[in-house]
Amino acid sequence: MCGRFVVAKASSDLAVEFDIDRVSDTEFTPSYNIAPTTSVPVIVQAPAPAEEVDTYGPGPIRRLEVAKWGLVPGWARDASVASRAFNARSETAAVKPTFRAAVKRRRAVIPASGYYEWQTGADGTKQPYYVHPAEGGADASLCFAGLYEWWQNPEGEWLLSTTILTREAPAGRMRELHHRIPVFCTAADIDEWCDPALAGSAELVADFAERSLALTDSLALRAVDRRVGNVRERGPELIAPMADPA
DNA sequence: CCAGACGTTGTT
DNA sequence: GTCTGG
DNA sequence: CCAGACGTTGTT
DNA sequence: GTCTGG
Repeated sequence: MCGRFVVAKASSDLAVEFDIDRVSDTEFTPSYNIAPTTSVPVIVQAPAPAEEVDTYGPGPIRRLEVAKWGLVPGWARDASVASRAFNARSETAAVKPTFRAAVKRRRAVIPASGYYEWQTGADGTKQPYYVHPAEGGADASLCFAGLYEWWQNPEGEWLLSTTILTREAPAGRMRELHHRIPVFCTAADIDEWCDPALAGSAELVADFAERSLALTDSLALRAVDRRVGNVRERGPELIAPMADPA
């Protein structure tokens, strides 16, 4: 699954990597320990305002926004549902009340340097692992396929929120680590996944979940220090390979 | 009809 | 055990 | 996701 | 908002 992840780049670097047309005023600053309900960068595509078609062309423009990690559907009474909607099952998202409207019209991509999984040992201790693109990918980010929503609080303020899709892990290393994994897409797939003119369906989600498997093969993982469990730790040392016990 | 839920994970 | 905060 | 709290009263 | 349970 995906319940904690790393974005080592700031908004400006993500804007370059992902060919963003517009960056939100709210900056994202790098974090090596992003937890549910906190702020994450999210890539969305929306039609350009009519007066800006000359600048951007007739297609959708690509924006980098900062969102609360945990989807808050438009009809929610309060934003607390976010804490239980930071992942959406790709198998069912198209029909679940919380996610289906977003599947149709508000699909997004969350860029990430990597993410964490924990394995609980027989003695109950939790060993964290860092999952990331295998060497050779240089500086490239992963793309999590996700959804987003706008929600207005009683005071009329708008909140942007997002969730990451998951699927069953394929047999192999990743499944030994955990039975659920995020749905990934390639940078080249962002236009299609986030196309606001394309009505999302269960079939579209299933197609991307299937295509995601090709990317899973190119992941590497390593054990890291247990300090990552504490959300107040946010530095790059969290992804350092664990020192060998002498 | 109204009231209440709407979710994922893991674990047993 | 279960909820909240990050 | 994990870590940490989980309570009341009164006093400063 | 929309579905389910009563």
